[in-house]
Amino acid sequence: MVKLTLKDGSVKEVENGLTYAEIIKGIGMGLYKAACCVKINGQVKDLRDVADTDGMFEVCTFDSNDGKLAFRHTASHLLAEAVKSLYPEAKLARGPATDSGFYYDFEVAKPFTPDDLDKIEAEMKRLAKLSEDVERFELSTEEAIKLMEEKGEIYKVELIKKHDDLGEKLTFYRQGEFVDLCAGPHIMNTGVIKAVKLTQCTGAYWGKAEDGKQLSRVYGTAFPKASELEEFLKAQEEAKLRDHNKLGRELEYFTTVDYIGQGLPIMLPKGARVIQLLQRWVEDVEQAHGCLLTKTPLMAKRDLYKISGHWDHYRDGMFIMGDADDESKECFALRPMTCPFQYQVFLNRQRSYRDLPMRLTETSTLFRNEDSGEMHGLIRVRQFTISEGHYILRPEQLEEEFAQCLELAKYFLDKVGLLGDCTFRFSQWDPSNPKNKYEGTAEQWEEAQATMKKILDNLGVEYDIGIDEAAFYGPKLDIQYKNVYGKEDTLVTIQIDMLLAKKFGMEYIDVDGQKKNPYIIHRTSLGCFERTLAYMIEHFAGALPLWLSPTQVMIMPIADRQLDFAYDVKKKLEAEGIRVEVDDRSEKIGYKIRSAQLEKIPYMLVIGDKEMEAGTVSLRSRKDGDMGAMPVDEVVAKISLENKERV
RNA sequence: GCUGGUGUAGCUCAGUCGGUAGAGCAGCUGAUUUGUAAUCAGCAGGUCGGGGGUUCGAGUCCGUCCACCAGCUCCA
Repeated sequence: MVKLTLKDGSVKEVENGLTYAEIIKGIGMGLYKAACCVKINGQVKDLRDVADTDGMFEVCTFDSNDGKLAFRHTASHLLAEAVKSLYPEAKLARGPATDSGFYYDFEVAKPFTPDDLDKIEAEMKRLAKLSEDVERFELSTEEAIKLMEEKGEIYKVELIKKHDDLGEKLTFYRQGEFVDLCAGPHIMNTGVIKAVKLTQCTGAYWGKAEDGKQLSRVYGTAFPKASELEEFLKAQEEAKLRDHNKLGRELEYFTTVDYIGQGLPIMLPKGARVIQLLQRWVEDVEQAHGCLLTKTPLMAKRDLYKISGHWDHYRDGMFIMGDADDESKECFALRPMTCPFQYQVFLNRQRSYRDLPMRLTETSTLFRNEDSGEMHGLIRVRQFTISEGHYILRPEQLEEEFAQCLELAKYFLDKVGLLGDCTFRFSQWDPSNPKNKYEGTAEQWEEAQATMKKILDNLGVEYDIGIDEAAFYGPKLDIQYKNVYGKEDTLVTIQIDMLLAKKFGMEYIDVDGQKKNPYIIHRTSLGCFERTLAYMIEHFAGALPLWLSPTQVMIMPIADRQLDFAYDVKKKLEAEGIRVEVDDRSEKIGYKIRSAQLEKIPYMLVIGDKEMEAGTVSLRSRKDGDMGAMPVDEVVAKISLENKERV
């Protein structure tokens, strides 16, 4: 007998040899129909698996994360089945479930277009109506290869060999005529896939390498109910309304110009103002934390980058002025990072342990020659400005200084409202990186990574591990953020570097009189201002917090006779450092309010005869609407306080 | 860089079969002096992304370059 502990704490004893599907059927047909997979002691199992271990038993329906994945994984098979039905010559590559749906990669003579998607989607719906059972079977490596070779599925043959090398079992799932190599889990029948939508078709490389063959990828999503699909699509549409690339242009934070070039946005007065506010704030807080501000050149001769290693590791990413290969002439390059420049501050004279930690920071403009397809609004650009710091340390100072960098980054991210949606990634090297990306020895890497792991664990940081995401000189803690499309980028990074100091001949005289190489922390505090602004626009749907709003208050007289009073109020607010304007157009008050609301101005002060006589203003917030009349001084004090507290 | 899509007034879009460019909003001018999300009238606004080709004639068809969007790859 197998003992399964159900969610309510009761224990169900079942006979040996029963599958989870059969057990769930015994509990109830309703649950069976909804079941997508199960979990035993937290481990996901296929419904077709035989129950063979005691433990916590959980049936995952579509409502659970694992259930969604299984359901949508089957939907991806349904997609592949539909494609094979319409395009028999298409070759199957891979097709997993994702956070919000699924995709499948195909090799086809002509990449799919949106028109094809409609046809494929219709075919999926037709196939789903057949309510085909999804069956599982296992094959030996030879049988598996034979089966897939017969079908001409060259990518599957490649995958089979890979799984075989790893000693993994080769399972297949079949629905109707369609057979696919797959580890599962899958739902039992395709008939429940009632609401499916193919959302886009794009290219995707086979084997995750740019030099690999490019396949045609079809993205889609699926739900058990049409209403859920509609809700999802509606939510997607709403998320797009927050897209900084659209909103940021509409609200006139930035624009781009064809003949200036890709990845080179123009910050309009509103955007420039926000970045100025962020920059001043960050510099002040950093200096209060013992940082020393530096200002170093935006370019240098190639010689500098040769010492740092950037010339070898990063040359394609740099804007080079002059002939890179002509050693007989001077050649400059715009800087892609600040490290080798800031090190010169340390190198300016002989240093002792008393100089350490030396916390150097700079509001640093960087240039990176990204490939043309990489640019995206303000999130990925070719010129950007970053709050970049290099902390030069004795080894024993590493842990404490790292912790302070993390605290500082979290403080900044929290104040700009983004911390709650951040995730942490411990980015490690990959010794097998084919491009020989990493400097240093395996021992040095193991030491740096072990040190960082210890620090992160001591600090209780919850992180994911990113293999092959490290910098070429050391491991990183990356603070990640997702845009409205779910695409993730790094907002802040804190890196441990035990290698570069030696390359630059950076030494300090230690207590014992010996010369030693310091450790270096490379870190950003608020990250790149352009990117941070982009995420803030998305997070706040354009309505930035009061303290960062380009215009904080709009004063609106109802008639011209209140204009003088309005300008008096303006002066009072300006005296408190508030950014305030008067809407003196001869328009109706409703019109003025509408335009201020659309501009997302935090506070509107309405002034009519009543207010003028009483020495009050009617306060309106963009969020809560009319808040009633209040004495002028009270309103000024309220807004001023809120501004100072940065809320 | 690769795959697919898009590009008409500041914005959102219409423009049929290839026949000579249109609306709403925004802007400007005037009137209006208005009480919490759009007052009325008038005016102006365009090398149809750029430069080629086909054609008697191109916003429309064909190549090419540029930019923008999503994805891949790369990355802060």
